[in-house]
Amino acid sequence: MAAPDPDLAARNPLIRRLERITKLSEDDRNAIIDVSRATRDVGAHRDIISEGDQPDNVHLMLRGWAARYKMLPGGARQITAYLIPGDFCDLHVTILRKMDHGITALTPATVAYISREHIRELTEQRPALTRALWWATLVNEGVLREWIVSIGRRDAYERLAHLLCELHSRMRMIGLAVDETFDLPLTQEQLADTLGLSAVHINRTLMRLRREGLIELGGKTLRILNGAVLRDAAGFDPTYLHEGDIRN
Amino acid sequence: MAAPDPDLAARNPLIRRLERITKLSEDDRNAIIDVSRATRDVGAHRDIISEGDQPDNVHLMLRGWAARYKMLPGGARQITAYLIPGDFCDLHVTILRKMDHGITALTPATVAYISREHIRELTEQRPALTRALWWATLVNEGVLREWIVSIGRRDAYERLAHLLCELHSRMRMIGLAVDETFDLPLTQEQLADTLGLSAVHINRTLMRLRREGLIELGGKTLRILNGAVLRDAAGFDPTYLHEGDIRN
DNA sequence: CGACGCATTGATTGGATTCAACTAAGGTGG
DNA sequence: CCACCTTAGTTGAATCCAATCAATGCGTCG
Repeated sequence: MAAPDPDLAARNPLIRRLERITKLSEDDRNAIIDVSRATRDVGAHRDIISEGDQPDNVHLMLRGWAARYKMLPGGARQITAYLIPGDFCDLHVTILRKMDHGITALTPATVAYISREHIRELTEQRPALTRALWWATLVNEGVLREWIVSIGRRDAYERLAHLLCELHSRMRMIGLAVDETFDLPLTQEQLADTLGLSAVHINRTLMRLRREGLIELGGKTLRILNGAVLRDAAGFDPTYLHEGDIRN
Repeated sequence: MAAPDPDLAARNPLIRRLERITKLSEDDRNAIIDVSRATRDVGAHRDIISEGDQPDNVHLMLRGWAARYKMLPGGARQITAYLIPGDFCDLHVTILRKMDHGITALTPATVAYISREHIRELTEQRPALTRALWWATLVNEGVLREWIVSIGRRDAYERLAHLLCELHSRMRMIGLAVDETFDLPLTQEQLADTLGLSAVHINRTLMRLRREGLIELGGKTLRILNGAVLRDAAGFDPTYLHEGDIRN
């Protein structure tokens, strides 16, 4: 735990993600590692942060899956984002006081917690890093827009196919998808609350994708059998993920 | 056009908006006015920026309405944001190369265009202003999330009511809503492409809101007759707009 | 092993779409 | 200045995609 460990950098999902799109200095990498030191484990189905909280720390996903969600008066739930390793849960609490939604762990997860002051230091002293974090924020915005397009104008089949394509791309970006296979620890109910559908209909649509030989899903693992057809069915154009698309 | 004109500041929608949530120095205000000097008029139904563009300038809405939209292969359209005076159209082009969506003027509009370099200068030299702009970005993200919730889990009636509440709040924030009345220059087709519905169904739902005495809409002007009931029907909780909710 | 969460499948219902016709309003050119 | 044409709004009827209700299978965990 003393000398700078190159493995530590390779294992950090945020570093992995940012280095795909920009060059980080040794110092930047170390700053990220430093900041990822204080961690907290969260069990599945537990909130990482709840709506209304006014947290003093920003949380960075290191392991596991989480979801941003909002509850409606009638009891309905809408998931508005999936958080995977390398994603910040709540960068906005550095500026906005109150959480206007909750974040819950979908699997056992590990998060780093970073004080607001620490984040502020970072953004003031490391312009390259700040720029990279800003890139990540903007990509997130693009994902939100694409979800609106999906829920608003694609039917159930296209929606589901599109989401699977997106998650595959994102998992690849952090090195968590080998070939066409990756961990997908979501229940059909969670998928339903993401795509604005019922769990029953997710089931039927999933069955159809299987029947057509496009995917294989079981034991929380997804394998894409025919990516070309899947992307085509979804109308998936990965431009909005801006992989490697940063301006310097 | 020589001496610093206090009216110029009062008339700038971005200044009006930011001063609701934070204090700007005289210098900050002047910087915004400076930057709003080079303007361009855009006719209704014309693109301000198109998908795939790699613009060198960032655009700031000064007058009129615009919409962020995405087209689908089948010809369907989804609007992902409304831009009103004080909103930036494309802050992301400072970091991301390519526009992954288009922006079109819904009414005759005036936009200021600001070079990327200029924006970068601004963000490097004016921390308070940068913070305020960041606040605006984060609020936008909150709006996107709320739209996902609407389209995903609210029915047509709630959706429409919610959108009207939101637009009312936003118009109030820039001083463009007096009491319960404001300009709403949207066609029913545009509302449909926003809420993921058909124009016909928007019409029926609008009729119902009228019949129930909640709104009065005609001649591109909306008047909210019964805000309490409308908000209740929508499940509208304005927290996500973070009015005045900045941390210092 | 009983209980509970998750997945699967059938039957029925319903909110929203589509198609279609018609009206009202606005803009343009002869 | 009005005939014409286009765009936006309104309304009815038929249809459909997805929701709801309901029942069953299956695995796993306390």
